[in-house]
Amino acid sequence: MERHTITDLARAFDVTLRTLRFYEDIGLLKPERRGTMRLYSKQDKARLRFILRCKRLGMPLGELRALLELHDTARQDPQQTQALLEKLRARRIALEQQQEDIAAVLGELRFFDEQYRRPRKT
Amino acid sequence: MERHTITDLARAFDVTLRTLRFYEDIGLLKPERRGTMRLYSKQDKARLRFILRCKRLGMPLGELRALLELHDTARQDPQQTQALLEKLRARRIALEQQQEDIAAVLGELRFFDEQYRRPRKT
DNA sequence: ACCAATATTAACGTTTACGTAAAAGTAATT
DNA sequence: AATTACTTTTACGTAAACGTTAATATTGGT
Repeated sequence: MERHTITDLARAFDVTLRTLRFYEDIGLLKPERRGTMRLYSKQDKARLRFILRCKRLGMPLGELRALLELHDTARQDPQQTQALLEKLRARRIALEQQQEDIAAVLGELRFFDEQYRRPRKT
Repeated sequence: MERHTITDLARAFDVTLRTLRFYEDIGLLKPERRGTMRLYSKQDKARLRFILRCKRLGMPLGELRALLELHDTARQDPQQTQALLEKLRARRIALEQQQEDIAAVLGELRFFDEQYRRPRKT
């Protein structure tokens, strides 16, 4: 049962202390406390990994919070579960759009690249 | 040779007028002028499409501007060309990272989904 | 017991990417 | 020609996601 200090976690994920505390402020993380010190569990780590991935994909932290909160409490309420499922579907669609975007942009970059690697005599 | 007004373009790409003017302010777009009015060419359209894709992928507009500017002027200077190629490589790596992220997040979402669609009797 | 290293909260500052009037000129329509 | 619809610039406002002191505990090691 490992527990990490805030600096450990920050280093591991290459974020600042401020970021971790901020994420806690907005309800994304809820580490234990030993006295006043934060202690991050393995689950907290996994959660942070997920958060950072979503963030890299441009997902607003507010929406992410809603999603995680829903996930945390959905069992108690079938209506909430329904809401969660809809959110998941929306996210999926956005992600598929992003896959398209990536493919398209990669295509264009390749085009640029070719254009400059061997300059045309047009 | 189609030329579009700002409202046309805004509707076509589902952005606001403010956005298009803002993009011009920061040097992403440079539409022609007929008098004081902006007229967007087919190239401007393609450029905007590219811009919006990159934006959806979380690319900062400043970086995007640098990339496009480099692309616009690289022919004149082999050093600039080199710089462009490096930017492209960096972008590519970021995009590959995003592909990984998407795969991972989609995986997690699927996990959530299954978890809630048919609740376990654990 | 002491001291450096690390922890805490609180609060104001900053950047990005626009939103939102306001005031005024121009174009299109009747 | 008059009205409506669209356009322009200027400028202040805002939400998100932290950065950056500052002022104070707490801890871990000697």
